Amino acid sequence: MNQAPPKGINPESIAKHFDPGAAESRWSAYWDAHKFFRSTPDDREPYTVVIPPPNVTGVLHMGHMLNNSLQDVLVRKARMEGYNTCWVPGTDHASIATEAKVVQKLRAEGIKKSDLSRDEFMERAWEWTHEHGGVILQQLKTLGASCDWDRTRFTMDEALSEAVIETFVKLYEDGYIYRGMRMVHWDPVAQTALSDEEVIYKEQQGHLYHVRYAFADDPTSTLTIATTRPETIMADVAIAIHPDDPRAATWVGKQVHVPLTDRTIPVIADEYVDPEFGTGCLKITPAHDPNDYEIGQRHDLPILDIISATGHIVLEGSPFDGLDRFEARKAVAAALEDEGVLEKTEELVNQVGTSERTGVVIEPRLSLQWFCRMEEFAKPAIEAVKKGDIRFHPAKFENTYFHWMENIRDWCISRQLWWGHRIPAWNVKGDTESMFVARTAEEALAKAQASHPRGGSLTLGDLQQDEDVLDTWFSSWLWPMSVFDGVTKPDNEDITYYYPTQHLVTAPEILFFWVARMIMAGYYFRGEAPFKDVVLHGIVRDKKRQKMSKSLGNSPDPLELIAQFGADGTRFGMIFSTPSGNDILFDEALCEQGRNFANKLWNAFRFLMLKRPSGGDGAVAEGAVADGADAASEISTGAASPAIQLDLEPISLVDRYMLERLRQTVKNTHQAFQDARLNDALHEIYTLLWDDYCDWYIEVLKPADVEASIEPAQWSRAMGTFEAMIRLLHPFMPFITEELWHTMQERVEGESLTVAAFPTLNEVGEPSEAHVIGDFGRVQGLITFIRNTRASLGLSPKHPLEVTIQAADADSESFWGHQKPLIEKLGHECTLTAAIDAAKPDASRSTLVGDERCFIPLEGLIDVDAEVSRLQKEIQRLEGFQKGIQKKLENPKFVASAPEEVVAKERKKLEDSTQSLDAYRTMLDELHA
RNA sequence: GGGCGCAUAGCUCAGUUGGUUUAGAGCACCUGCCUUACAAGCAGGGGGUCGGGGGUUCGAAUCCCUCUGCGCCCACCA
Repeated sequence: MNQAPPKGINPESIAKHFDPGAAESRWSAYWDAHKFFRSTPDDREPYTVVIPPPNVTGVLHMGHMLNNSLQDVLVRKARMEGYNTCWVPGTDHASIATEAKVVQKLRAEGIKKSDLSRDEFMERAWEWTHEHGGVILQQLKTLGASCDWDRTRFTMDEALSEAVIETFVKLYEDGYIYRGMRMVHWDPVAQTALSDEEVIYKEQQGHLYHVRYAFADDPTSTLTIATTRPETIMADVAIAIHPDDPRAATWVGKQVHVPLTDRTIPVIADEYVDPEFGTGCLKITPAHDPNDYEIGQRHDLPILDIISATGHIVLEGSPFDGLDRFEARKAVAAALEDEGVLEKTEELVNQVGTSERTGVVIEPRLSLQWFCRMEEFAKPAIEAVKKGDIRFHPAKFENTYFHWMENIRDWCISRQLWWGHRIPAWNVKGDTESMFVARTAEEALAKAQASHPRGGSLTLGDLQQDEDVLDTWFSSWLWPMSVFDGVTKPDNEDITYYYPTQHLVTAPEILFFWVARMIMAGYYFRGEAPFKDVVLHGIVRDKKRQKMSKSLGNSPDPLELIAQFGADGTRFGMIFSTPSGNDILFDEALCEQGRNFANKLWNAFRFLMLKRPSGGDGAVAEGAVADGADAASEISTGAASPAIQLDLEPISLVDRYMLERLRQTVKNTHQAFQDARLNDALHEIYTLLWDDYCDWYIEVLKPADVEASIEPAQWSRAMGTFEAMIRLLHPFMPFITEELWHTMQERVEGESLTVAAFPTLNEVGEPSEAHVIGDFGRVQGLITFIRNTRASLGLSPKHPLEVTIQAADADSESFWGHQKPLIEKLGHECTLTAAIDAAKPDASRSTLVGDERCFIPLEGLIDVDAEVSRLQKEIQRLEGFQKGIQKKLENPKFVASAPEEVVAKERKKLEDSTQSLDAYRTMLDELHA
């Protein structure tokens, strides 16, 4: 069992800097040992998140860091709020990506994929998966991800594969899945069809070849077409021209001779042709271009296929036979040149589709593929977002979503790969037209025996399973259900308890691949959305806005970042600078800021521990904060210390200020979480801790006597506030907060901040004392003036000063009277006199604090001219300001049409500024005098 | 080509239904400090008129139009 740090820690032994390494491994082990992240259904309300499964053989990159940091924050907060929190981790088999890696590895061993049988290949792939699989999940633990590791799933686990098969069969039986000849995006290297989403269009410098075709009836007259792909000329079946093209009248219906062949083809009219582009004549090759294919269908043209699956020309007897498509392009162009039919070659920049995985140019190819009809699924999925059952953060992505969903196309789900879920369809050998979709071969056999002409004589040996596997996303779209076995056992305890999940955190890149499809699957199979909130974060880029990638080598190693700045510091860096939905421009300096913040926290704590009073029970009588502690108290190991308690009814100004700020922060933090603005939430807490707590509160708490500890009740309050802030921060920086929480007082084995209560307004109370912020603001204003006076005159921070305030009234006089000790402490070596009739000292620097005049005599130190111009500048500013207001108020239309309160506000502004102006003018006069 | 969105300090971003003293934060920058936790720190300071133009309005960074620049999504022209 892993132990919390030693009890009764000696404050003197607390290091000056926080050491993340040791703390992180200690607390990871502690959390693991106590199974704080384990979830099983119970009476509590569930809070569920499913991880976007990373590729099984992938390694952690910055995108994962961001994605999982955000999820962990949401999950940890929910856990602290008492939900039965379940974050399901897992990995994706990533069919194309993984198969490509395996093929690559085999190649390195001198083995071609084609040398292996399917079974042999699968064996190698599984070996690879077991060897590299799940490394990424281990890396996520380093980051602090609080997943229920016992629930780790893999999309090719037996149960999840079963879900995929079940889904396919059901969709086939319901009439959504069909097989058809389609023009698909073909990857000649991976030798598989790709979905639209897997094609990336890149701008490329190409050529537009102008080629003359001679008319069959009169070889002396020709027409000229323009093409970027001369190698497909041999597959031409027609020439198309726009029906409104003046040439159409004479040409349409005629035959032209196809260069380099002995074939003639017709000239046809089709509106698809753009008369403005190229020559206005388009050669039609239905086998090698999607648009040509459609035109071919419309005009009932034949299909000539001359390019193989590997991208080579197949044309027996032709000199081009066997050439690669790009070699063929050059060869054909040269041949056309020789024939004298190549009129000219133009430079042309065009968009070329490339494979997301292999990067090669896509070849449009006709092939038999499996498709899934999507239109009907889209309807409830659109509705869900429109009604707000599913919310996108930020909401701007809803537009993109609607646009795609309203124009959804059928999904090509088959892939010509081996690594993945094999399509559960069998045909009778020798009869490729037959097709039996079933869960198992046996079931398929039964179906075949029932309906195939060969009937009962068929055996398993007569059946042959479809060679293709399913698109990876065909398993991913079931993920929120399949991780709970909700597809195969729709009524099991887990799925009914955990589904629907809460937040889905992912990148907008896969909004269509994954998010939209999960929504559709969710409604189709369970009639319910798979999640309620979709949090979309940006891409991690470098400072030059380039996407971080292995190939660019601009991505830091996440594990090294963690080693250098700590998991907490790294998480902070990622989250703090991620405006929701925008890309993050990553810089190590961000993690450094995180580490610094962790250290700041550590030292605030160290201060409190060094100043911890010995003994006491926290019930010591109230004392003025600034009075300091009485005797130098001893800090001894194991001594009883005051209770750590959040005081909700503090007396002193600074304590009330701190409490009010805590309340505001709790409120704002909850609001930010509502809107999934995690960076804002962290910002709030950061400011509270650093600015309010460290820079002001702790400064006030410092006992006058250097050796003294803090008065027990005060210490109790201070630590109580600190503890509440640590709880607020824990979801963001889990390790250091857990470390502090255990060190501040004795905790029982098994206690953990991970399951402590996240602060709520119910606990700390609504912000209710705005005036306290204002009052403390006056103190801050005065202190700043004192510091500024010294700094601007180059005086030592301890140069003695006498500060005089001409109090506006008796209340104010009494206010400053109360705050005198505070001012004199924070002001260092200064004395404060505040009275209604306070006399103005000679040769002094002056300012307004609120609306009261304040003086600091600086005989011989100030430059009167500089003071004069300082005051004049301020007077000018105020005059300009007043001018604007007066202009408004003198405008009858403004007074007439603006709401009364706005006018009143302007009048008040004028009044206040007049007062200030008068005060400054008086100060200026006095300076001259 | 169609759609969506963005242009606010050197950088990254806030700025809620147009009206809290002529715009805020973090980082960076400049100056001075090893001051009873923290130099991974403390204190102080400079810096923008809200991309350009026009309009609506008593009043616009905030609404409308337009121009310019940028980003994203979809479709993809041979």
